[in-house]
Amino acid sequence: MQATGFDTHDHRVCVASALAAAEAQCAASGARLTPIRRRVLEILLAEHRALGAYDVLELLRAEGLGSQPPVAYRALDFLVAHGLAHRVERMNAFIACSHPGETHAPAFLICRVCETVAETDAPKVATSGFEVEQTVVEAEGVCPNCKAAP
Amino acid sequence: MQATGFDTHDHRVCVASALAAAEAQCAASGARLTPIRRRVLEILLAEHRALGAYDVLELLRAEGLGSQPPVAYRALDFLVAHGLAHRVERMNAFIACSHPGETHAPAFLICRVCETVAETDAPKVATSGFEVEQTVVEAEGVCPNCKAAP
DNA sequence: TTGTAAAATGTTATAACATCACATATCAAC
DNA sequence: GTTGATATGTGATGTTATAACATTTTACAA
Repeated sequence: MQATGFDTHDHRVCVASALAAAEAQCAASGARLTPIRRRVLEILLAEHRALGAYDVLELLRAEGLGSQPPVAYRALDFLVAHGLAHRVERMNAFIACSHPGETHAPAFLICRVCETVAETDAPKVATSGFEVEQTVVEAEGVCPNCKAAP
Repeated sequence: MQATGFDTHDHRVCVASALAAAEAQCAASGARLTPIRRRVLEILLAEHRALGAYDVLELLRAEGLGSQPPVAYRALDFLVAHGLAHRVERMNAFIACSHPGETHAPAFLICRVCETVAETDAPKVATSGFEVEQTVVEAEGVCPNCKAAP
């Protein structure tokens, strides 16, 4: 799996295919991608950055889709529960999944300069006796683009 | 490095040696391990669990060592800055360092049953082109003890 | 087609986590 | 002792997240 986010790409295609994948996955599993949830996913997909729940809420509010925190948190929780978005613990923020559908233990590369967040695969956390159920792997640093053009 | 926390050990020795190491390190670097900072470190060392800033603050308050959030956050920030404690992002909480002095990219194994947190070594997060400065590696699951005795 | 249960959303309130800003006190070095 | 740097005291506020309960929408069976 290639780290997605730092490369240049056709972002319209990126968003469209992620949305299509999300719709397909929800249809297959019976999960309901309601207008609010879909819109929140679109908001997250718009950038390869992590957005706080209140950032998302502000956008929803501007569009008349909800004005109270639970509206944003419920939608975000739904997306996270269905693997369509991830929470970036380090930032208390959320980002659309770059590889929906695929199994994952995602890892995030967070550029402290441009705030772009790229998703990649988490290395196996070696443990003896400890049964790992979920992993948080996040690296903060400087992305190739920002390193090249400071 | 062995994961510290799940094993049985003489905790008094564990605390005493960590405190001694902290004092030695601060003396060497010129950092000031003031009474509040020292007490906060002791509080964290008391258990192999992560404590929230407000948990720490409550204890400080009971001892007359401070009553406002900044008191706890400042002490915790000092300890983290000097490698004497770590922040567990997943829990918005803090834990004493198990290996002070040694270089680290720590990883944490968080038992969701008993809440014990063990510190171990983070695997290298493989990246091409991304310059990693800091990593957050946290695994949640069930520890050997809780798996054995459910 | 309508009754009903489950799921989703609306809304108020509050909990939990964290920092700002500025005053005061303590410390270290001269 | 004066002074500048570091640490602490304190009130206010900012940010993130959830509890609790009312209402609406949906799916689906009767």
